[in-house]
Amino acid sequence: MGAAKISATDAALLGLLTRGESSGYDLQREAESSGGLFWAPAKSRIYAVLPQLVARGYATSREVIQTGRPNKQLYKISKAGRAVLQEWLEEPPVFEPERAPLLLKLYFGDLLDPEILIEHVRRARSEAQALKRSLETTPAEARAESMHVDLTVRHGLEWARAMIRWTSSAEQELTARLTAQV
Amino acid sequence: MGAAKISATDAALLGLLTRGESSGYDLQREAESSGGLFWAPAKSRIYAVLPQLVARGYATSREVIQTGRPNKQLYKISKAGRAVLQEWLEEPPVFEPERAPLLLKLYFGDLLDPEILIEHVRRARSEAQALKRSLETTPAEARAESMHVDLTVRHGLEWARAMIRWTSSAEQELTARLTAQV
DNA sequence: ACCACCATGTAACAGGTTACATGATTAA
DNA sequence: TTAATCATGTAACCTGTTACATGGTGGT
Repeated sequence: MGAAKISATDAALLGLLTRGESSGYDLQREAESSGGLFWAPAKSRIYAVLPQLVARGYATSREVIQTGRPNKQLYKISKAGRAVLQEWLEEPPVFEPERAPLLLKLYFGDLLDPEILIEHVRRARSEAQALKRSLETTPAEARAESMHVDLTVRHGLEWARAMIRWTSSAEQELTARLTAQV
Repeated sequence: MGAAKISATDAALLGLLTRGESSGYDLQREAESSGGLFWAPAKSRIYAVLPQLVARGYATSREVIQTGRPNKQLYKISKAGRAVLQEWLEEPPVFEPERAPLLLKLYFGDLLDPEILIEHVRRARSEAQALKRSLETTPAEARAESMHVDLTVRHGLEWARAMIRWTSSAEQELTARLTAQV
């Protein structure tokens, strides 16, 4: 007992299901609405996983017949589902440093036209700034409501700020070298 | 022309191959030695990808017969390989915010014993600190040698610092709420 | 006697993506 | 009339992991 393993996606779905019966459609919207901040699977994946959860006994489903719109499957977490989710939550999370394509491009920067590299870095900065802005302007209510949500938002902010700092200094250095060489 | 696509792993291998003919074994060691900082595939993946690169015309291979140790395949990047790598490097990298399991566990924090959650956060901080230390103490020569390597190292540092800041404040808040409720 | 290094690979599995297919209802 | 919302799924593909298999050489 206790050896049952679930994936992060399984856990995310089960986690959302603790808040009530939902359809795959609902779950996908919830995932997106959180800005896909820490979880964002393709919808086909959601529709693939849900029946698996049922097959493994972690959820039950019932069909709701609707008129005027497509029928839907509603999923409900089971006791076994809660138990296995609990186990997953208690497992120490794996820590690993970022592995972004930008870093790879930078690492092989000697092979690349410096101006293009600078473009890449600039773009990353502007995207980080956009993320920061969107996190800053999002619902103060939602953040006040739950400390946990607030902490995840602040993680995003901290990360965005770090990216902004780093991209700024990287851009400076790259342009400095560029103009020095001309 | 120009529509050929390669993956990040393909690009990483081709990138290393621009530095000279290497075996899969060599390439794996190089990947590991960079601390797996921005790229770290399983060795089975490397051995799977290399023949694919040859099949697609991006590299050539020759067998080196050795006595006293296993024979090896040496791979060499081709002109087509250089071209396709170039294209990949020039493509603007996809930007996406971190998607770490820790965030998911935090987000569903209401379902979890607060003390376990604090343990998770603490562990993340100590791992970030370890990363920071290892980046700070690693080769000053290697960093001086290449600005690009230096920039990737500094990215790691910036990221580690952000994680440390965030985990520290998260831990404080979580413990504060914990003691307040007792 | 044992372990690390050299060197390549196979097999089984897990987890994920994009594109395609369907089709009624409702708001702009 | 055009697009978004509701709602589910299949097919083809890609990327990646862990565990297993083999076997000589050289150092402690």
